[in-house]
Amino acid sequence: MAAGPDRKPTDAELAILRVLWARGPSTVREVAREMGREHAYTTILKLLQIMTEKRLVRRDESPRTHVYEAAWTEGQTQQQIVTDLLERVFDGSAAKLVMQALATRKASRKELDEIRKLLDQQRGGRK
Amino acid sequence: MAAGPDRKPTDAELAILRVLWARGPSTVREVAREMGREHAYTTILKLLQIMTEKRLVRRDESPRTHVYEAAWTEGQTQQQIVTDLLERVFDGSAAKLVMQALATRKASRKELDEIRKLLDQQRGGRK
DNA sequence: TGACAACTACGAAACACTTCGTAGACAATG
DNA sequence: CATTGTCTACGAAGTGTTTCGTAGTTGTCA
Repeated sequence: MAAGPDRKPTDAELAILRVLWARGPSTVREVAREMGREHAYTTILKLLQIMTEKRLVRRDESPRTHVYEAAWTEGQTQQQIVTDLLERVFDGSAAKLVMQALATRKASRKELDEIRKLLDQQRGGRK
Repeated sequence: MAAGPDRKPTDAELAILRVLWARGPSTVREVAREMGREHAYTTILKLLQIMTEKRLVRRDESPRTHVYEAAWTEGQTQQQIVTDLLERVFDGSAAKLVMQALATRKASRKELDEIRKLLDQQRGGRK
């Protein structure tokens, strides 16, 4: 079984992960460019180094330019975050979280149908 | 319109808020007792003082023993956290968050029905 | 009143997070 | 070959979080 990351990602780390998920394996420069000019190059580099230690990303140590890749998929990370959030904020009740989410942002018709379908599946498994 | 809290609560702050939501207005001692013996009395006190500055709690400064009260309801706080989470992790898509939540923990039959009802309401407002 | 108990305030330490400058290695270019 | 550019590594500062000891105040009670 695969062990999880050492810690959950911080806000700055999450911003970087979003770039890696969108772009796939990337160099520091590519990530930096994607994130605009709000951060110095070395800031991104340092964060990626720390994220490597935390096992949030893997890096291909090519001789000159390293290539970084998210160690966990976006879905896995969302899962970890939701699991943590359920415990810390929603008493472990997925229903409460779902209802807050739906109350916060309206979903599109198509999304609502998707959710409904998922609901039906769960209902099926439950008498 | 009421302004939000200065920052979103940290993990330790959230643990305290959970006690305040469950117990209602409480003294430091009551909160400390509720949280077991994992924290020194003064740790809780200090956190509550900081939370007062951040406007996460209000305190009744009775002459001898202060009484603290959550400044925001559990629902309001959950709302703030979910809003933040949607932006940071789910591309603003409530549907993605909902589906991760449902995939994480099975909800009870009754909860599923509640969710379904909410879904119907949203569908009503959306042709 | 003197000792004790309970309370707040404060300061400081330990740690995590975020930022970026500087240094050193190395390749490319004129 | 010297200069310039790009890369990694490292250190350190500034801020926020979490922890708790110590000091000082006040109320209680024998």
